Amino acid sequence: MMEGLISVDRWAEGSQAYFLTHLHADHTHGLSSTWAKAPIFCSRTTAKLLPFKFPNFDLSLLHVLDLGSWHSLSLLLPCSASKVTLQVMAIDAHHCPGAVMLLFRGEFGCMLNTGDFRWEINGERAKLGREMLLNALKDDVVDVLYLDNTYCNPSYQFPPRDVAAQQIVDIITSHPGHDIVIGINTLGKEDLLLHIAKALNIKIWVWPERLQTMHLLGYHDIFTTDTSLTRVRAIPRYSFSIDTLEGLNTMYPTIGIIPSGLPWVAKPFEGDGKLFDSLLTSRYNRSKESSRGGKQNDKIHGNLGSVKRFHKYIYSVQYSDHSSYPEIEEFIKLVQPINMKGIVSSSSCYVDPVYYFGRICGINQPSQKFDHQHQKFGRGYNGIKKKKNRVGPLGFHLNRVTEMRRGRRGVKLEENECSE
DNA sequence: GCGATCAGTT
DNA sequence: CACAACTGATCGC
Repeated sequence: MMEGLISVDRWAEGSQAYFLTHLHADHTHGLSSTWAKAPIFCSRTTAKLLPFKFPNFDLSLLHVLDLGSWHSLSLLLPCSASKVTLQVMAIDAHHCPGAVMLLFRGEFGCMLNTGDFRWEINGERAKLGREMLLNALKDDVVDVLYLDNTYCNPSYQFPPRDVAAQQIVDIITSHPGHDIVIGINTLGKEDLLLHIAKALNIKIWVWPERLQTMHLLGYHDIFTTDTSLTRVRAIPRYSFSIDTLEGLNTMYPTIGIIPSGLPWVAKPFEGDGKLFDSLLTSRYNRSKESSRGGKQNDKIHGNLGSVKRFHKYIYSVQYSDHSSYPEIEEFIKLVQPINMKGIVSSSSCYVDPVYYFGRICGINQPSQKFDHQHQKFGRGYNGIKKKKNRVGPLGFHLNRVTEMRRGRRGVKLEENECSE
């Protein structure tokens, strides 16, 4: 971020202070248990979770930034060896537990790095977030905004998370005789699971490592590793597939729900609509439809615009932990940066936020929408594909399931009957 | 054995 | 069709 001084979510040699916005894997490449380069600054929650991801981490190098307060640190200018003071504030990014935005100020000016963030516009939490940010910025002008540009394209639109969460609750209630599996990652979507647990007054199954994470986060009563206690299970995103759901359905009727910012992750399912119809008659959708004064003729793009059924057993709901396009726009209007850069560059085409939002803050538009940095990947793996022995702790309904056929890509499903 | 990087999955 | 986040293989040390 500043040559020879600080790095945010980058772990190469050469900085004097490193900052970790959150613990997702795509922000920790290069970070490991043997880290010894320099101090790392992160939120209290991230600091609490970090040793679980990186056992034996040298905690003397880990420094907590309390949300909403300025922390000063002294660094040496690489060229002149003179001391320079830097101030940093961590602000809740509402992305996953522990995720923060980082606001820096010093002689170099003022920079804001959003990390990954969701900037919701409506609701009490949004209002608090807005106040917090404005309070932090005060009269400072943000010279450079480093922006989570994941969904920085007008086509990316989705509802607030509480609406998406309720859609998921309605899918569950409209399938009273089914088990439910929800695909989640190692961190994130806790609020969604809490919403479900509270709305339905049930516990939620998670795999054992995830239960440890839940306990570290302070959730002690809602989650369980005992499948007999609930019909709703959160399973690893990576174990969630059409094959998995079809396999589960050979044993017990099971519906899969995939929360994602993208409207769908596979070809939409063209079925007879039986399950979908039952969803449409659920409480939330009925009230929505009547409030609009008529029945939607297009079920896919109507009130349930973000609920996609792309397989007879699977629903995709647009529950996103990244900001939508209109939310990014709102955020930029608030911050009014002098300049900005996208921090997401792993995608095949990098979207320059200045292209869409430059005029909002008086930055000249770049002539090109995309900055192509395609990397061509070889496709020449000719070896015999081994059947993968993937451990998929799916929390089976049945007591003894050791292996199921999964076609070409084998998935081993192991029994996981742990008690709390 | 560890970590970085690449390839591939959902 | 897309992404973020992840797992697993491979390679160099």
